[in-house]
Amino acid sequence: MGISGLLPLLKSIQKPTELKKFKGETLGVDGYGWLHRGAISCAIELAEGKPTRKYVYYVMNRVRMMQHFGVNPYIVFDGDFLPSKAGEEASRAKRREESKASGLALLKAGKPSLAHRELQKAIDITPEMARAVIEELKKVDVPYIVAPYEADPQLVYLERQGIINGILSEDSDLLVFGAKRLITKLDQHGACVEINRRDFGACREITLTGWSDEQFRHMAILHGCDYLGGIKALGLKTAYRMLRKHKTPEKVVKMLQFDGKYRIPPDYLQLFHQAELTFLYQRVYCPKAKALVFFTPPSSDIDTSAMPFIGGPVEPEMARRIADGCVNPMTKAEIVVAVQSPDARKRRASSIVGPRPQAPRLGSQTRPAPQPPAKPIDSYFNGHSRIPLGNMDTNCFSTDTQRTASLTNNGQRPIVFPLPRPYIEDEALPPSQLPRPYTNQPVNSRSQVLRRRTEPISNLLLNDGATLGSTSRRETVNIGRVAEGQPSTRLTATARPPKKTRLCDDAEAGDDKERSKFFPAPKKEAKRRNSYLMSDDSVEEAMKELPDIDSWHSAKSDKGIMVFKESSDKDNRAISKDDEKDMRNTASAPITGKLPSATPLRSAISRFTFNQSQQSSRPTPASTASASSTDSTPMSSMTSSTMPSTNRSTPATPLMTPLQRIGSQALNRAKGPATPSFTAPRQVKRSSKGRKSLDNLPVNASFVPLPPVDLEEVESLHQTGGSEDMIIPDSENEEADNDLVGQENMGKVAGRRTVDLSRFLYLDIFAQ
DNA sequence: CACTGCATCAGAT
DNA sequence: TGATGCAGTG
Repeated sequence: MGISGLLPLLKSIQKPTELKKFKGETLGVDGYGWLHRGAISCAIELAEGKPTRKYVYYVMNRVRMMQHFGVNPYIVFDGDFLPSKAGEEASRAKRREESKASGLALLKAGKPSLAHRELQKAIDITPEMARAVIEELKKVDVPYIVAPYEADPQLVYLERQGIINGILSEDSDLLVFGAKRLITKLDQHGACVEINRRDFGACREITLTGWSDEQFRHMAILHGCDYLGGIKALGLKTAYRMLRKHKTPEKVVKMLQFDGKYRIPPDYLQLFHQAELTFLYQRVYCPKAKALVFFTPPSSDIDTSAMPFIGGPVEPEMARRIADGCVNPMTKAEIVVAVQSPDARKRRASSIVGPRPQAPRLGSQTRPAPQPPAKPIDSYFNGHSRIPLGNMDTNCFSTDTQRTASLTNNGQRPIVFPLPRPYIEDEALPPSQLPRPYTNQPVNSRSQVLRRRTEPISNLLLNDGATLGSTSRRETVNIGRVAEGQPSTRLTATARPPKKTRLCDDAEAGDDKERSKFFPAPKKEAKRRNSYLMSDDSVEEAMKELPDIDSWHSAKSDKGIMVFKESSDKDNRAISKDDEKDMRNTASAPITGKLPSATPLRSAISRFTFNQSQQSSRPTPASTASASSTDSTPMSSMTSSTMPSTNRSTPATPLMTPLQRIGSQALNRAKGPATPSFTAPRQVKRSSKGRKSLDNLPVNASFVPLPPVDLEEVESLHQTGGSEDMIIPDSENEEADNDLVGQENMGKVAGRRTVDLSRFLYLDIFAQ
């Protein structure tokens, strides 16, 4: 399922958020995921063939939850198996049978716990089960589609068509299909994680700057995906590196075969192409055309008829009936709803909405009809300690008491941990205006940080970005939340940070009538507002309104910005060719190959650091940048260390695109000393405009002048295909081109409007 | 040294 | 399921 290891690889661009952030939007939902989860709760009943509808209630509960937050669900169910997957599906079915047998045996043996565990693996989501859910969806007028084949491309198709605004799924395949906005890890409280395709350039685990969807797809296939097994000992990073180096899958495969280190089937390349074609051209249902269409419109030179593996065509009439859920997408047979009057069944095709004489009966030939409860579905929520979402405490979703309390230190601390998104910045507040220290973690507690070289984002969050220097090679200047004069506070705090971060407290959401008990102090409300990211705040909107460089500066000058400067020895560190090989240093390329000249890091850094004296004066990165820039990485850090540093001005580097800059930052940081020294944050005036949940946060100077990153830029970058980290001799030219493109964009973009940057706290995600 | 892959464990569902 | 630890490998 999905691309194992892909999400961890994209950890740095996963943005913790809350469902209510998508209020008013329509999110496509992978129905299988929910069905499967619901089925787990009744795995035993399903295995025994007993009537059950628990899984329906589970799905409907999630639907209600989305609606509770004002989000419109659009459920998409899987259809028929793709020929590409037929083999695997057969083996899966076999495993399910085995699990079922052993599970039932355990059950008889009087080991229900073990049996349930085993039977979970035997769960098979059938069209009839989906149909049962569909019947409920119709009642509440929730749109849905049964995909002709896979739900993943169907969801992405809907997203491309603008029918949905994002995709809620746990399947990382969505990203390979090209999903623009993936929301995952939704929990029962509405917390979730957002992954935006446009953020890929900010990924620090690997440098995806300039990578096209095609390259990303190649990487996924090479690593191993649903349509093609992986190569032993070839993981995502290796696939990435190989593609980086050799560009095309053909060359990569050739090199792999030449290498001899990997076992490559003789027909691997052909299978690779088939897998890619499956990703591209399998069929989906177009609700507008009411017919099947290719997921990607094939160009004239594409002969889809020669691709049996993408699944065969389906007549529009049949496709529509499949999409409606009337017909089994596999057998093409009418799905019989048990105990349903023929009258009712006919109506369902034509009228999706409307009262039903009685609850539709579940079941079909394949599965015994479950005993349908005569009571309304709500009754199930009321029962066993379940409460209808609509009746639940308004705070229940937004604020997990324990989690939030610990996370926020009982409301004493802001909870937003946005990832670096250079293009969304706006303003920041001076540290002095911070209501309270951002983190509870002792500044110097590095024990846990040192444990692992690769710092999980969660740890970063826990440490509130205080992970600088967690590794010997790491030298990070983090944007710190530590305000001047407040270091002690930070040190003394003891609360242990939660694993998941929350966007904000509900009290501010506006839709809550009551203030969360965890954020009781009305008095502090105003202050808190400044330091919180409102769930209502739309990052996307902010992104759309990317500030141009000029506006940035002006805004910045007015507002307080606290920047940590790193006084490091990393300056002395020359960038070496070795970096190319270092995967962790994702952005060495720009420095070595792209930039006209590599200046010492220190000088480069200095330009990115705000000088205290310059607080009020606006730094003009754009203007200064053009002339010099080699970029390297300016970094401000969130480190907890509050050592005052020399203040420097922070001009931005204009020559690099934001994405490139990020990459280079990562590089620098990786080279940092184990114990970097930091300069003290400085504060600037704070502006009054906009919401500044994070105004108080120091801003990473390097992010300041960034132009908006958008598809346009991505596209332009794609053309060159340059990568920053592994420099390949023959690719340098291309990369240079990229830089130029980036500059152009920056210039063009400048002049728009300012965005409230303060709402986003930047983590030192590059620490690794 | 970095990557892969496996085993284990804790937390969440 | 994700995080973590460990071992094998080149």
